[in-house]
Amino acid sequence: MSERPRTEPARGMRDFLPDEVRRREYVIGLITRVYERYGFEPLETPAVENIETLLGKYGEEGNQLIYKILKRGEHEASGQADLALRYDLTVPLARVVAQHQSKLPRLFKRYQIQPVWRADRPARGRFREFYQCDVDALGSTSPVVEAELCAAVSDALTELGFNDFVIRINHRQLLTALLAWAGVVEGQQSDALVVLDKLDKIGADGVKNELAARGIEAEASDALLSFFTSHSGVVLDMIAKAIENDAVGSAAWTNLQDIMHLTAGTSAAGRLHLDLSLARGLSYYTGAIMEINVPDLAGSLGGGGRYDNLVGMFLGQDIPACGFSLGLERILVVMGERSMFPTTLAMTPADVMLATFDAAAMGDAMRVAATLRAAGLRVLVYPEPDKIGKQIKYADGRGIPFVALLGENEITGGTVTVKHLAAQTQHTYSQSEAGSKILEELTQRG
RNA sequence: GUGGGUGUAGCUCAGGGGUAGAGCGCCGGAUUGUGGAUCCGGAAGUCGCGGGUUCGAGACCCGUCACCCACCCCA
Repeated sequence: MSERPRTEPARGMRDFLPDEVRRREYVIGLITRVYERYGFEPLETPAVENIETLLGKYGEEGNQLIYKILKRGEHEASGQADLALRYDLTVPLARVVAQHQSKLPRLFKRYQIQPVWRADRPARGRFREFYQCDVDALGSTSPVVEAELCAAVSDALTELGFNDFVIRINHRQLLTALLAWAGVVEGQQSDALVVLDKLDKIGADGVKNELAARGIEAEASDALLSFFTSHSGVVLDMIAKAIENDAVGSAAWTNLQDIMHLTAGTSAAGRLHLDLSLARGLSYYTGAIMEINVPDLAGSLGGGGRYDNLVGMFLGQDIPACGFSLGLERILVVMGERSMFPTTLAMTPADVMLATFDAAAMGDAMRVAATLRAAGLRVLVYPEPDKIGKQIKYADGRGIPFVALLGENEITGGTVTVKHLAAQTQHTYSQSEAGSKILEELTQRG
């Protein structure tokens, strides 16, 4: 009794059956067209990177979630890793820009839609292998870059049918300035941000307790909470006051306002909301940070931000950069739950199925199929001379709208009998005109 | 990493110590050049895996693995 191997894909990985691939390709195609409309160019990078390329770019937690590949051959036993699966598309981009600087334009706008891998625990909408749809622009510090990125992802989501997404925006340097003003010392600032990020979950008292637990003085935490629990107008005045003597903080605040103003005439207008509690986990961000949310998903649909010195880690010279990443799997989860896929999405393998009554007709079936394919139809030749009822049942079950019958009469007469399953009609055409007749009926059905 | 739930036929699930079940799907027939309906028949499961209790375990106990949900974190 030999044990058969398990057939489930590895944990956190998925097989995509035809209907699901079609849905994925629909979303990817739409996002690609939107990105290209903004002048972004395609890029692809290897699944595997040298491990030093990735280590230290994502922060403490990121390092642990990187899939590492053990050294091969004689070094296998050492347990050492020299390669790793890419963790995101941003760090490989920074490496590519450093490596191919001379071949790339001074202002480089690229998009990249490829899988990334994280050794994370799977959950709803979270997998170990998942696609990201990244857009990034390098070579400019202008807030136009951020504004265009927000507009591009807004266009994409809007065209996919989302009408309730929000882009939360904040700024790393503004956060730093506010934390400094509140009296949080430098070593505790990232701790404080992690806690503040939970404000909506554990409440102001919860935040206060956790801040205290991490050794942050009560005075500082009170000052901080005053920002995060106040509303609109009051908060703006408080920010202005807090950063009036902080040049970097002031610049960050101006930058955010510029971004908001620049998006006014785009689909991102009204989507952008300042959220001082937004921190984002990746350590390479240096400026504006963004995250997209919809009400019915705990996580985010995407996120991004400015990272002006990541390329410098590879090149030795900084190149400013800013990017956005849409999470394909999250988008698909929500679209599936809300039934947002267009009904016109082809969910059938073919337009016509050729059915024959005996094996001797297969040669003729192949020839007629070639004619129909040349006319632009998707054609499936049923390969067995099964009973005709069984063949039609198969076509019907697969949603194939037409069955072309090729029997003795048809072969003798050079014709083919085309049955329209849904309409329950059938006509006999000459083999040469059948293609255009079927196309006609197909488009009529709309 | 924390808490809860579920693993039985290809799929959805019932059975809570005494012969392994239903619906759907699949195969064959009623109906050998025409599908969806109906009827008849059929194939199909070491009941997630390992141990224990018992005369006897799908069921009870212990362990383990997988998946789902909610946290944490993220896309």
